[in-house]
Amino acid sequence: MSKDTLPGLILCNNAMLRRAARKLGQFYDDVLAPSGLKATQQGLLYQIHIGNEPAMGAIAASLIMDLSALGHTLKPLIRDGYVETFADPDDRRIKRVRLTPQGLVKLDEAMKLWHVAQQRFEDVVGKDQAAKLRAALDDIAALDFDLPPAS
Amino acid sequence: MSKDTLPGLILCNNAMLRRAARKLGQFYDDVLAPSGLKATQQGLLYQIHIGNEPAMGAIAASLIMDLSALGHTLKPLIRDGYVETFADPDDRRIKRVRLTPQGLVKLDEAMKLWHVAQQRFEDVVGKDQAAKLRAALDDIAALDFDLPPAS
DNA sequence: TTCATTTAGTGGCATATACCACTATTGAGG
DNA sequence: CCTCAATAGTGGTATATGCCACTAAATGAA
Repeated sequence: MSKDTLPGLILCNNAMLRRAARKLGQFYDDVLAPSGLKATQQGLLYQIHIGNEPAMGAIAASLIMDLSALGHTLKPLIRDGYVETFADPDDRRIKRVRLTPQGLVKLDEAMKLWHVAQQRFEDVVGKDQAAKLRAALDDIAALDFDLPPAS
Repeated sequence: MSKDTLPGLILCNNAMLRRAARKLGQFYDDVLAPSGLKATQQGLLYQIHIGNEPAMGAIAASLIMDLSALGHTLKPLIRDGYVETFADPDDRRIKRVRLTPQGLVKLDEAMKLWHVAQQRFEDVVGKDQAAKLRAALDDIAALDFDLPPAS
């Protein structure tokens, strides 16, 4: 097969996923821009909000995100006063996270914009299609790629 | 609705997409690790390879990536000697990109690992399912979210 | 109790990715 | 030819995200 006829990235599951994520991220970010939050930040604030003062490890696990990555991502939100952390009194290794009052206000503001983006997306792709897509993505997130132990 | 019963991120198309992308990215990165390339880099090298000494803008457009982001992403690959750039003689604004011989060797090495990851993914989710997913992701990448002009 | 092990986070470093302001080059009018 | 608008990239800055080495705290075994 000559180089000119090699298939494109269309065959790579990972590349396609990242490409779609860039596209959709740009859209959600655009809509959320008036709030000053990125879509990732809005999602993180929401995840903290629905948790019961979740531990960092728990948040990271929910989001399938590296714990240290979560720590980094949290920093601007703490700096801006939207989030605060405190040690769990029963296990001081554990650091719990909660929204500040300003964080809650900001999340409310961002959620209104989120609804706009979400609605627009579903108008364009269809509500059913969107639900199917999310289910497929949730399945991927739940996959176990480990090879079964040879034992 | 009380905070405890609020739905999770499962409803957000963008959050689910990012989450799945993190998961799959970690998997492909793991498999590609022996090559020293990240999956994003392997994908970028491949995109350059199948292009005809593509211009940066053309690559960015294919990948739905910001042009400046592409410039940044290219730097480590240039530094490591896998990629080189040159001005288009007919339009000196345009910078074209090509693989070096070492880049081609490295891409070959990475593609072997990529096949392993790709195959493993398709073994787990099913070949059909994977193709459907890629098609859905390609559709998303092609969407136009602009509101139709009021005219 | 004491020590090795496991668990939870931190900090440093590197890549991924975006937006903005700026520069260089081209092209279209006048 | 000259100016002005559009096009293509660059560099700076900021967030997103991962890995690794390290620290602190809890836990289990001797």
